[in-house]
Amino acid sequence: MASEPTSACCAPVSEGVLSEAEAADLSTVFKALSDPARLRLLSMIASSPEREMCACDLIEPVGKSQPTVSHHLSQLVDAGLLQREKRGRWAWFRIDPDRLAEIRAVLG
Amino acid sequence: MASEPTSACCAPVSEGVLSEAEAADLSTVFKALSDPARLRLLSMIASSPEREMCACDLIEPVGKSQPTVSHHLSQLVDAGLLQREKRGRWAWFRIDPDRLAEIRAVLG
DNA sequence: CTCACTGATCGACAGATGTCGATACGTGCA
DNA sequence: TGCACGTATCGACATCTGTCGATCAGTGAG
Repeated sequence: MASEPTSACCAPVSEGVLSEAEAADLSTVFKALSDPARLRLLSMIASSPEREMCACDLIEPVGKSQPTVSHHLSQLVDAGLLQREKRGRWAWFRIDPDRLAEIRAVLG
Repeated sequence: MASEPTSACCAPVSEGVLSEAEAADLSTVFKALSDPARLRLLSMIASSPEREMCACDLIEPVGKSQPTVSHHLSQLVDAGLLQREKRGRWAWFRIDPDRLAEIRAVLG
């Protein structure tokens, strides 16, 4: 896959009818949020003290295999909800608060 | 199908780790928002003057078959995002603003 | 350099999802 | 009562998605 981080997009749904392109764009973000495992990953990272976590500390709490967790994290990164940073041999993920705010705004 | 309207659910994702049950609950709402056709339906209704629309006026703009549109509308109703009201032989749908506010709050 | 370790990718598979045509169900007009 | 119309449901099908085990790629310690 490796799609683009999906543009900012859009005015609130109550402010005008979404075009097909806008709707397709937006749907990818909500698709990323539509899986329980991904929501739990997001909440773990968002509610951690530093707002960032190592992938190695996410596998066990989620209760899925390492490839599955890695896949979910990639989905969240592709949706622009998480940012990935490689530190040594570890991968760290942190929330993108602006992205979350954007999504909130769309539901306004 | 005909699942329950999915409870209110939850505190903001940054305020604590979602339980599996909470995550599963929340995911159903985002799943409803994860399809372009459903997002367009939602925006059409949300941005209409009366904030409600007849199903008969939604089929052509979406460009899908009548059964498909009916199916999508049911998904949105099941997720608690739309409310359905039968008037004569027409079905009217309106936004549930409180529900939208709830979802926004979860992303806070 | 070699090895252990972290994480991403691959291939496969079961189950979910979007879509449609056909059809059943209700409602109100004639 | 009968019929036309708006919706919901059904059955089928192609596609997408989550999941895992196996494997590949990169990193750093010894």
